[in-house]
Amino acid sequence: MIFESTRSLSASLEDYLQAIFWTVAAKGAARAKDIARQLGVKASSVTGALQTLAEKKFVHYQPYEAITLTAEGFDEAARVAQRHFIVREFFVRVLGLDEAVADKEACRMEHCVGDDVAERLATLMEFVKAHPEMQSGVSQLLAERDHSDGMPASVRRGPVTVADLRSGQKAVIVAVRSGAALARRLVDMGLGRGALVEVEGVAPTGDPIRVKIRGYQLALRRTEAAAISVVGK
Amino acid sequence: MIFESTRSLSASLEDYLQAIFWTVAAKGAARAKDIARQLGVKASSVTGALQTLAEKKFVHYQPYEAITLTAEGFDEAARVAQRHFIVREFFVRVLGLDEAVADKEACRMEHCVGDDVAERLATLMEFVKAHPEMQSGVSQLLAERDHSDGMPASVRRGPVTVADLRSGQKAVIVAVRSGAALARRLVDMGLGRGALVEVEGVAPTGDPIRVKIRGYQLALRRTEAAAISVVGK
DNA sequence: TGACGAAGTTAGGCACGCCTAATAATATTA
DNA sequence: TAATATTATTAGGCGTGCCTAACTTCGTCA
Repeated sequence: MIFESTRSLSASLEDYLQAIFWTVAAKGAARAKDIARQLGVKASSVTGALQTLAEKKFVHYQPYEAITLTAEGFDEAARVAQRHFIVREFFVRVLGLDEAVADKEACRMEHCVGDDVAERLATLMEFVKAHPEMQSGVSQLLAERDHSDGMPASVRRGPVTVADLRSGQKAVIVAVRSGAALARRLVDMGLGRGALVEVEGVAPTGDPIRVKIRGYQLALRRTEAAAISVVGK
Repeated sequence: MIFESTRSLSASLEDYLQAIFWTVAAKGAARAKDIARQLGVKASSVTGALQTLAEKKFVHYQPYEAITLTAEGFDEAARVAQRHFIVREFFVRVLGLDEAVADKEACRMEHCVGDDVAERLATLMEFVKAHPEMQSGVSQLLAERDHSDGMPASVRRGPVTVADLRSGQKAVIVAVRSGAALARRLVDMGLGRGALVEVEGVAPTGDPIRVKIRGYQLALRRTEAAAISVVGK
């Protein structure tokens, strides 16, 4: 892993802590067996994880005895669980994702979402709850997009085009809608898939968009810009 | 790592692919040196990663020669970059996060967000762009919450209370607002931090909330429920 | 009490992903 | 062209986190 984890625990240890947290809440204490079953690992892996968690003072652990959380362990586990919950609720209530899918996605996200993002997501959800018209507007737009069709994402037109970029942003071209007059113009310049575009300026009305591609300066009309699917940086 | 990665590449290899993607876009080809500098790793680590990526047919790699992406490598890199971009834009434009912070968070998220979530986020952003009143409403609420104050998240009242739960959901109590008459009632029952609550039913008006705690059945008024900070499951 | 089975632990192996140190290939410059 | 500097590769080591296999501890029941 390259990205610096500002967290005190690895994703894996967070998972162990979660399993202990929920088991302790339900039964008063956790046994290695429970944890192994929940996480789908062997008992020996649990022992190893418990030793590490005990070293870090997150669990009370004596060999062969039931496991409980320390105060710090409880706090840490609660933070992770909170992130999981907020992310899942956001997926379900705002993005309209299926419950089961949302929960699985949240299992991955709980390890990488920062607390600041989680809090802001919670605030956003509060806003959405207070404004149901927005909720319905979003779900309508989602339905139009028909996310559940069988088409692979790579076939559908990408969600980002040059028209979505802000001044100063860079992007890589992934497709140019064929048939557009622009397509020929760009191809004539030897451009296309893989080329880097840089937005130099956008007029206040959003219409002429000045871009730089491979040293060339171009002015694109909004409709032309919207025909160029890109991946932004 | 316990959570099953449905991805074809590890987070680490995705990072290498990203570095190659942007370098190739800017300069036509990448050298190991560039990649090492961008990712903050040693050259020998780059060689190892390149060999793995070449095995998986994501890069064209011959020892001592410049590196380019295969068609599959380009597609994969573009997908990751797209996720990064959409997540960052969401953080900045909807959650009002600082650009630099958003970018760093997105670096972590790009590896765990599913394509379905990314697409839905893009759709949500489209909606927000078309409804600026929502944008401003959210930022106002965010400002009220004052996310930038110095208080640690653990001190502020948690964002989720029993009143936020839906029927059937479970949660763990993390705090009961002192002063509430309910606090005594719960403490008398031996409850508090760490106890499991289960919502059995919510009246249509949302007012009496029936919950089960440690076998006891309770009916809570909405104001009481809102005094119990929990972590939902 | 002593034997048995379940639960838990230790020891050792493997894959990943980073590192350092030594070596090899390529570029640059005299 | 030869010496040197830069860049890249190999070899071997270390931490993490999983595994299997062998062993220990604990609780139960005859």
